Amino acid sequence: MNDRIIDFDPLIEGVLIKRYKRYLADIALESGEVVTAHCANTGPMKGLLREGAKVRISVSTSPKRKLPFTWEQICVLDEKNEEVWVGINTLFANKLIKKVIEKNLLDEIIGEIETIKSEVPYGKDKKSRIDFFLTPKSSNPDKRNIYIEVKNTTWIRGNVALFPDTVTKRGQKHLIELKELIPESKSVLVLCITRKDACFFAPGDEADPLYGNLFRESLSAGMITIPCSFEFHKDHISWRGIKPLK
DNA sequence: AGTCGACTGCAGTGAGTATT
DNA sequence: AATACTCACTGCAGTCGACT
Repeated sequence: MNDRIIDFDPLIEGVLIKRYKRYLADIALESGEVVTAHCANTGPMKGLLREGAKVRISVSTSPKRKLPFTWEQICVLDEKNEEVWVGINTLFANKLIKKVIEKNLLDEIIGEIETIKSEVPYGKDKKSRIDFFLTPKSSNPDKRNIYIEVKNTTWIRGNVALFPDTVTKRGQKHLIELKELIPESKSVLVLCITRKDACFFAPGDEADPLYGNLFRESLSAGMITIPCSFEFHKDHISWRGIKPLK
């Protein structure tokens, strides 16, 4: 299984000098030029950040942006000391999962889909936004709507991908809200594992024990969890399938 | 009526600061 | 000491007015 999900212009390679202010990173390009890139991942990026690591960045032509460069991937070594490229752009995860849904790769679990809407208000006072709101095909015997929350997962221990990698109040809130949607709707947590070396997924109890407890509560209440694994390349991303829970 | 661009507000996270 | 707020920046959805 090695389907191409998304193709893009080849990314620019460089070396990480430093990450600072959570959303900025200085990167040395092969030409020697040092640029500041936007880091669309404000988490701690546990196990990824290493000065001198190879990184890949994209270039935007949008005149609105202060920083044309966006940090997309970082290279780390796996258990066998082999290079693994990890996607760190959390905004990209949603695009990726949308493609996966559109390609019907989750149909076996969530059923056939009629419509997809992004960023739909839901929960208490409609103050939260769900990443995807899906309606089932009329031929589907299960008429329930489907709420999907996407989490970008980059932390790994051995071959087990873990989320979260830090205490996340918002993540906890999302789990509670997903649980409250059951049984009127189907609620689905999709883990977007942006590295190829993960064989399993488990909640990151060590980083956020409360999240781990809420995760198991939501799971036993009927929440569906779909850990999706991807392999990141310089000019495309390929599908590595759905991984089991551990 | 439909399309387009400009604009607004929200989400994401944690360090630092202000307030209780 | 604990809690609440602000800030940093981008991308997206939604709204509104101007225009075809």
